[in-house]
Amino acid sequence: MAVRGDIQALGDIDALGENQPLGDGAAADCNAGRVAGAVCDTGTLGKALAVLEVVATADAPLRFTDIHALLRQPRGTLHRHLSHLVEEGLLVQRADLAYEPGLRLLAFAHRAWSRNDLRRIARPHLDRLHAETGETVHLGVLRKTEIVYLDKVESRQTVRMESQIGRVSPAYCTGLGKAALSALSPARLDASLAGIAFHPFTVNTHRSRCSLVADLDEIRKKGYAIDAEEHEVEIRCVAAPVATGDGAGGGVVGGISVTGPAYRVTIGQLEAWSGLVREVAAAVAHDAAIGLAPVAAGKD
Amino acid sequence: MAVRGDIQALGDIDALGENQPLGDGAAADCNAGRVAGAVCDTGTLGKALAVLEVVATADAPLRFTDIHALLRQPRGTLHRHLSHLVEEGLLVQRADLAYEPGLRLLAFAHRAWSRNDLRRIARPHLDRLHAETGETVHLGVLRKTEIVYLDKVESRQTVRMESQIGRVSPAYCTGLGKAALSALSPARLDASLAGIAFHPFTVNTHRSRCSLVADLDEIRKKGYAIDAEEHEVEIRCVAAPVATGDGAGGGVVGGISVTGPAYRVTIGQLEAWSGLVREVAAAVAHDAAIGLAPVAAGKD
DNA sequence: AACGCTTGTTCCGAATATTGGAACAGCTAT
DNA sequence: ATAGCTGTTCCAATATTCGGAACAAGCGTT
Repeated sequence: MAVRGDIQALGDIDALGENQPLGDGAAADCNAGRVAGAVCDTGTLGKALAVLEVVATADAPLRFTDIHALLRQPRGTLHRHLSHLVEEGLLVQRADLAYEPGLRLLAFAHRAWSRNDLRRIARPHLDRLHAETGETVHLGVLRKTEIVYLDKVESRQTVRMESQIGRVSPAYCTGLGKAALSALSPARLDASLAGIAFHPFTVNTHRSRCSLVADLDEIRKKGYAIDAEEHEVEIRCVAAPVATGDGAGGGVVGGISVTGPAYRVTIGQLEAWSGLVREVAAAVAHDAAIGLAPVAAGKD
Repeated sequence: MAVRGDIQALGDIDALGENQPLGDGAAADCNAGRVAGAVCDTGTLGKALAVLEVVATADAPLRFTDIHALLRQPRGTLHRHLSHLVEEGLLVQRADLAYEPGLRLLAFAHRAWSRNDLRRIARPHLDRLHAETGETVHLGVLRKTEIVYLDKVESRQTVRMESQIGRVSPAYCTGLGKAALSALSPARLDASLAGIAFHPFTVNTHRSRCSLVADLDEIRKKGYAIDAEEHEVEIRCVAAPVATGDGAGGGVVGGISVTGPAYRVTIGQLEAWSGLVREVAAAVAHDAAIGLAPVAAGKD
């Protein structure tokens, strides 16, 4: 059961909107713009979360006027949203009236993180991978067009929720992200690709859908992805995908990576590790498959 | 009751509902019940968050019926709320239809945590405190009746390296919590005490508002709090409060603690550390006062 | 197989919360 | 004092939510 990325055949996926066949006729619409408008219609909740997102994404506490300028909501409405968010503890209003993220977000995340199955299952494998490579090991999960870091084993013993866990990075320019994308079914991949805005972080960053898709094809063939300073200069990594459930349907798709500074970790070294990384990723996927609810998804 | 803790400056505190004088005439209404109903009126957002809270608090993925039984919302309404939460990424619906916390919560928390001023300021002090005591050091912040752990420096990687960051514990039976409570203004303390449900975690846990208030009075006098296995058996700690802004009004109130196993850390040892803990807490508060926006809160 | 029972989803009129413009306070700098 | 800015409150029009009830599917029993 649950073979993997080749089952898009069954059900199949009309739920993902228009699923144009990709891979062959793809050369034409290389940088077909992102779907911009109307993220989703979640009523009042969505509007309130948009406010929360703005405040959380900013890198300094925002005052009312700042938020107003960014969201262009009417003042009365915005004010009510902010009040509600503050009252719920998702935001905090400081004495100088500026808003910043509230502590309740931490509490939510702690519970989300501490009993995340994939993370729990992967932990020992990450330790092993770290022991054998000596470099930093990451576990990440794909969410739309981004990779969310779920866990990390670092060279030193800094195990805390240190800067990484919960951090999000673009999928198209990170090893983890590309590995995860390569494991998606065509339909899901297409949906994800449609949302990408290619931003040139370094000289090596993919600049178009075309080059990314070509890279993904190769990654799919080889079974591992290499990030050659595509997101940050002087940082390289090798990653392999981890897919739970059937890769096509509702399963979680992520990856495992080994990261290091360019001066110490050559491309050759990464390739030497690729087999190991693939093995570990496969082991995690295996444990997840047996250790978890059998979901019994496809049955139509 | 739209207004809440943001009026420290003006009038003064009649906004906090009935503010009975506490500390002296308190002997009468010892276990005056908690204010139960009507947590707050945040409209649709509040109802949706109630759903999120239930799912996040549960220790296993919940199915529709489970949630329905816990919340007693009409099925149609609940279904819409769940759909919206899933669409927003705050919840994830697994293949077996059960709901679990979504990854977006992690992303929010990361941003809330990584640029939290108090945490950034306190970090070096925590390291120092850990270096001098050799035991686990915590930084926590009070939120209503609970302590939220903001940071931690641990002895070594013990088994439960489960990062406690983001975890919440009751304030009335932890060192950090009691220290923080002791630093509250009478009005805020009263509001917080009203929300406490005394649960006997151990034989030493405070069982009534009376004994807690008495303890808090002494803590206020001494400047530090001791948790003598009141929350978990075999765990003791000493803590000192950290209050930013003016402790009375809108400032954040938290604490710093040193924790250890009872077999290794005696009450006497904790008392020996109390001066140090107080110093470090004061240093953090000082740094927070100078290093931060001058807020210009206190004006009464 | 047919039956009852449970679970999850969809529908739609009625009730209610949200909307957003405009007026109102408080503060600062001119 | 005046003008301008910020943040807050008010209220009728409106769009959303509410929640009961009907609708599908799935599961176990007789």
